[in-house]
Amino acid sequence: MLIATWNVNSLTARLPRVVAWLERNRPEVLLLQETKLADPAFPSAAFEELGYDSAHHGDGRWNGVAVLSRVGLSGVTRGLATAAPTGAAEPRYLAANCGGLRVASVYVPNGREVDHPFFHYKLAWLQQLSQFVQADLSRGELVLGGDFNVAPTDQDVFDPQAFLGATHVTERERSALQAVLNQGLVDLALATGEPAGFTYWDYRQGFFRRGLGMRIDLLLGSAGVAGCLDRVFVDREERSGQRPSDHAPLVAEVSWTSPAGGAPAV
DNA sequence: ATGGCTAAGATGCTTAGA
Repeated sequence: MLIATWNVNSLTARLPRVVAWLERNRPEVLLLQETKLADPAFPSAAFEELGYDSAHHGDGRWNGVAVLSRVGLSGVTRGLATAAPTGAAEPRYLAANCGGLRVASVYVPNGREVDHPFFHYKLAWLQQLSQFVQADLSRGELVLGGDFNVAPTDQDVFDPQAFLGATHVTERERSALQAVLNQGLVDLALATGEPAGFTYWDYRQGFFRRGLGMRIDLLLGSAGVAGCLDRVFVDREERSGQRPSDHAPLVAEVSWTSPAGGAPAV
């Protein structure tokens, strides 16, 4: 079973690449972030033609998350409720039951600047995510995937010196991410003995060509998922060529089979 | 690396990303 996560930085701009990628790789589950679409504009018919059920949570110009699945899709939850500094909640979380697993597509707030109101929103959002994870884990196996906007360690940025004073690398953000993991999740990209590497490279100044990236997109799996993990890789080819996203897909292959008796995990 | 990129709304600019 292939489970992938991809921040597409506008699904409208990236739809041809996403469709081609699905045709080539045929993942069972694809988690998308930054669709930048309102729900009525989500191209569910294009995915249905490829054999994928889908669910989307978006409200327009910013954010937007989706789950695509060709192993069933039910029990959709949209969230989280944490209010942004604007006063409104944002569409950054969508969970569903797919193939006997609970899966969730997450797009953690950026934070903008350390101690900016959006930085505190980011920390509060991660704290609420921990609660959602705790609830989901009590009901079955879980894969949480997405753009976490946190580099878990200094090894996850191209040069720690370049990030002094910046968001994504602070102790507070890393602790908030660790609290999510501490609910009982494993960082799958690190679990195979061959770390998967960077997932994001800035568009500017040839960062991708120069290897100047960050590992901020993660797939986090519960123990039962981590126990049947075969491999994890970043599809860096998707960061090159015409009109790429600034993120590449992160893909996990697991030897997962639904629980005996066909009972849903959640 | 203090932003020489991209996307999108309604635009000859702003906001946002990280």
